Amino acid sequence: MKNQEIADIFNEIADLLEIKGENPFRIRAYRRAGQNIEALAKDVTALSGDELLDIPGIGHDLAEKIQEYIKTGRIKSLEDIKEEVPGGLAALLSVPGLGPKTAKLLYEKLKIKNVDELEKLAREHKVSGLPGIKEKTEENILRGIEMLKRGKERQPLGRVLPIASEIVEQLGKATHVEKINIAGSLRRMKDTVKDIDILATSKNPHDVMKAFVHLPHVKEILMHGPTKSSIVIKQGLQVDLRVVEDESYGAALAYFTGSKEHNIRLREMAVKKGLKINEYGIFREKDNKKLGGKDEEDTYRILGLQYVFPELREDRGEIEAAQKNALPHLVEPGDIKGDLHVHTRQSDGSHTLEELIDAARGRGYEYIAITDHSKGLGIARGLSEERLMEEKKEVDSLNKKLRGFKLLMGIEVDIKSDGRMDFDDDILSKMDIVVASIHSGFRQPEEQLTKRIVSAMKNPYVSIIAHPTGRLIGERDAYEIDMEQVLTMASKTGTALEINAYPLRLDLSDVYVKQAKELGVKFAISTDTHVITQFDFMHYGVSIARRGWLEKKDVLNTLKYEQLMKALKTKR
DNA sequence: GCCGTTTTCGGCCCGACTGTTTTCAGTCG
Repeated sequence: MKNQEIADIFNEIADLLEIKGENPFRIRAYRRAGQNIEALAKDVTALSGDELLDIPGIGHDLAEKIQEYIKTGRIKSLEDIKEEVPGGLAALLSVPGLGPKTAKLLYEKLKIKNVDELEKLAREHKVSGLPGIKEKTEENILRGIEMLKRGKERQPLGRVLPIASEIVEQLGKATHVEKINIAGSLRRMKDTVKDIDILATSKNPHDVMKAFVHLPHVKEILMHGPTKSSIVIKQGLQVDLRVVEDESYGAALAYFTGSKEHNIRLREMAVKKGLKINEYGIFREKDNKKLGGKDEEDTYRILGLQYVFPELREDRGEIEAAQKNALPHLVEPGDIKGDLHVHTRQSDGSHTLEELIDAARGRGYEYIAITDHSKGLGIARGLSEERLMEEKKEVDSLNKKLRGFKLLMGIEVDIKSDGRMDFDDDILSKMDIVVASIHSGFRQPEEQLTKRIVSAMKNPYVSIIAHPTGRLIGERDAYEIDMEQVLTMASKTGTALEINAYPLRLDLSDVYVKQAKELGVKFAISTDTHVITQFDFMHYGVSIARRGWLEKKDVLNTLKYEQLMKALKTKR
């Protein structure tokens, strides 16, 4: 798929045009096009000219550029811009606080072409003295470079959400705080987040701000205004707090939740209806009469839209769907009836079957699938045929005793490096459920990795492909697979794909989930639990499913036990 | 550069904070 490549190129063009000081709307057009290509369900190289024009934000000009890139591997206009603006200059924009105007100034006056040169000259105090730049700005630039170097990349949702909740709880106890809520990409439950956004209401914002910048978490105060402040906490994350009056809570929550692209679309719609949206409310343009804003629903209702849940607010078609009253009925945590990927101490888990059953029942589940590793995964004490059959006996005997709860006997079978399953079909056929996954040979060529997964899906006993891309957020990239082929084959073979709820995985990712759903693929949302507390990761997986537009009917483990067993047999 | 049940040309989202100014530009979200 060249989608990401082309999206990156459009974003680079946008960066360079910004430094050139081009028409901001032209720049936005490139960014919007880039974003839409990134989220596209199909491989952009497979589209005809007319189909390209159907992509929102792609007109004749950009369609031609896409075709030029597919054909020649380059885009002439990008190379032309680079003649005028050195390509490396775009990297300056990644320094927080440094924007296109300053980048241009630095290049024109000091011939600075990259971050290293900038750092050197700033340290030598050669940057201050430029028009509009004095010592303070120079210090800010150096601080920005520090932050950039510390490489605070996007952090996994599962790591950040607990921290954010703790801050919200503490701040909520401060005097004068009325309402308080997490906003931003964290509220949209993106798999990774860059910062924590918090919204509060108060009649005394000044005191709330004061409490905020004095939180024990604070490492650095970036900004401290009367209604808006930013801090960096000890974990290295930036936290932004905005305070508004209670009458504006809904409007501010929507505004602060984003995404930026979603908000822009809403505001454009508002303008066309003679309305205006800001963080204080929704207003009639002609007389500035406030029509709503206390509740988040107001804006959508007044614009004639269905309420859009935060997880969908990415401008990936949710606004069009909301106009047609066609938003999906998103799957909810309460719909989940069991967990289909669970390890015991027989392989690399920590608990006995009984302990796992107790924990699962405690969470209101009707069943769990026991899926220990197979023999090939020595490092995880993978089960031999004999140990697997012993485990099956134990499961069978427990099932006879259990009332109102069922164990599914299963296996997480390793897909070997040549694509064969770690167990023969006659063993797999004795399982209620077979979860197949790759644990080795991550660096094989794309073709081979794809083949392995496809051959697993062709096996009649393989019910689910677990953590389909193998990524570990911030630690290991996804391995190279032809995702389009994988999704198509999942659909053709009736193999479900797992949304692994483990915070570092969250794999499949939301964009692919949505694409797969459109192809009719079914899903399992599973925690891959090794320790019973990890059952609680389920809600992260459900969030990813929601971001991928999944409904209850798309998810296997929303089925009751009997229906699930029936569904699992359809492939055999 | 895109887009059109107000427009094929003239629009294109909105406001807070900072640092530099002396009323505002730049940056961010």
